Amino acid sequence: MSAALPRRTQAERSDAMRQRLLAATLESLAEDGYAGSTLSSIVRRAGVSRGAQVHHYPNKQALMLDAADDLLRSSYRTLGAVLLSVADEDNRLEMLVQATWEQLFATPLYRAYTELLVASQRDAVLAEALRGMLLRVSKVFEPAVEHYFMPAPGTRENLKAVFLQFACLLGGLASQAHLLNDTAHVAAQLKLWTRQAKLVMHARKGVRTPPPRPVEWDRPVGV
Amino acid sequence: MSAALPRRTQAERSDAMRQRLLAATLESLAEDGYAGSTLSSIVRRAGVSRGAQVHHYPNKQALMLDAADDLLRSSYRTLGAVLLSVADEDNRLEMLVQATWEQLFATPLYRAYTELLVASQRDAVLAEALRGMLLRVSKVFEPAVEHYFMPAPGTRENLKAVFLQFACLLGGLASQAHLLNDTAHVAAQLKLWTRQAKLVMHARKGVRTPPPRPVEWDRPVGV
DNA sequence: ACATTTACATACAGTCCGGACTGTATCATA
DNA sequence: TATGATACAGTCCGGACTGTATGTAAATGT
Repeated sequence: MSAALPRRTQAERSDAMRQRLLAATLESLAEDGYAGSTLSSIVRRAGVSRGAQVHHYPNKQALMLDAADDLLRSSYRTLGAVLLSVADEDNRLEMLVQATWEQLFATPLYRAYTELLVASQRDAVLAEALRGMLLRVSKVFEPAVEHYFMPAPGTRENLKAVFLQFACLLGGLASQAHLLNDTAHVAAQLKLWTRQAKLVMHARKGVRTPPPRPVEWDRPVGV
Repeated sequence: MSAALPRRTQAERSDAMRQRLLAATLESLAEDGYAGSTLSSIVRRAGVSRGAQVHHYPNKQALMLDAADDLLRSSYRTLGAVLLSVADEDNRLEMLVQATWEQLFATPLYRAYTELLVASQRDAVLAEALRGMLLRVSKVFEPAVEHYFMPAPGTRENLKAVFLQFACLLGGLASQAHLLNDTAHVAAQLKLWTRQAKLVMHARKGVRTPPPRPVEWDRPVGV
C-alpha cells in the first residue's frame, strides 16, 4: 500500500518496469501465443499501465525484440547451468541430454521461443535478431562441446553437427509433444539419440573445469 | 462473363467452392500465418464472396479444421508418391531422405502445417484433429517402413522410433531453416542422419512392390 | 529551490476482425 | 412450372487492438 520504497533512482525504476514487462511478455507468448500477446493483455498481466509500456517500448515490435533478447539471454544462463551441472558426472551425455530437455526445451520459455520463431518467418527484423542471438549462443555452446566431448576413436564425425542435430530433434519433439498423449515417446527419443551419439563421441576423462564462458554475454546489448 | 458452364449440380458447385476456399486457406497460412489468415483475406485470395465462406463454414475454426484435414490428406498423397518413387532404387534411404525433405518439409504446405501445429497449442479441438490425422498418417507410414527396411543384422533398434526421430529432426530443421543463411547445414544434417540410420537399418533387397495402402484414406471424413 | 528531464497515467482516434443478418440467384423435385 | 431448399452476395455492428496525444508525479541537475 504505502510507499515502502520511497526513494528509487530513475534507472532502478526503469529497469524494474522493463523487467516486469519482459517477464509478462514471455509468459504471454508461452500462454497466449504471438498474436494473442496483445499489448493490452501484456500490461494487464504485468500489472502496469499502458503508458508505462509505451514509454519504454514505442511499439510492439520493440517490445518483442527485447523480449527475444531477454529470452535468449536467459536460455543461455540456463544452458550454462546445465553445462556446469554435468562437469564431473560419470554418465555425462545422459545427464546433458536429460537436463537439456527438462530445463530448456520442455519449458514455457521454449514455447515462447517457438512463437517468436514462427513469427520471425514473416518479420525480417525479428528473424535477423533471432539469427544473431542464436549465433551468439552457438558461439558459447560449441566450445563447451569440444571441452567436454571428443570424437570416438576411429570416427571423424563433426561433433558440432551432431549437437545441432540434437537441437533440431529436441525442437521438433517439443513442438509436437502436446499431440503425443504418451510421454514415453519423448523419453524413447532421448534415449535413441543418446545411443546414436555415443557411437561417434566420447566424454573426455577427468574434465572438471567449466567450459569457457565469455563475460560479455551478460551485458545488455545496445540498440 | 457468360455462363461457360451453365449446368452444374449443387454438389459440384459446393465442392469447387470448398476447394477454392481450402486452397486459399492453406496458401494464406503459409504466407501470412495463422493469425494473419483472416477470413476477409482468405476470401479475397480465393476470389469469392464473404457469404460463400460463411455458407460453407459457419466460423473460422470450421474452415481451419477442414483445411487441416485437406493438408494432411494432401501430405499423405505426397508421402505415398515419395514412397513409391523409392520402390526400386538402389540407394533407397538416401533417396527417401532427400525426397521427404524436398517434397514434404521444404514446402509451403509444411509451413502451413507449422502454423496449425502452433495454433493447436491453444486450440484443443484443432489439437485433437491434428492428433487423429497424424495417427492415420503414421498408420500408413509405419507399415511402409517395415515393407522397405529391416533392422541391420545384430541390432534390435526400433525402426519406427528411428523414423519418428527423422520426422522430428526434419520438423525442427524446417522450422529454423529460414534463420540459417547457409543451406549447406541442411544438407549436412540430412547426410548425418542418413549415416546414423544406416547403422541400424538396411533396405530390404528386391522389394519392388509398393507398400500397403489403405483405400479408405482418400475418402472424406464425416463431421 | 527551481527548471528540466524522465517516468508513468489516461483518454482518444483510426483500423480491422469475426459473426450476424438480409437479400438474391440457382438448383432439386414433384 | 410451382415450391422449397441450397448456394451465394453484400452489409452492418460490437469489440478489440495499436499508436498517439496530452496530462501529472517523481527524479535530476544546477
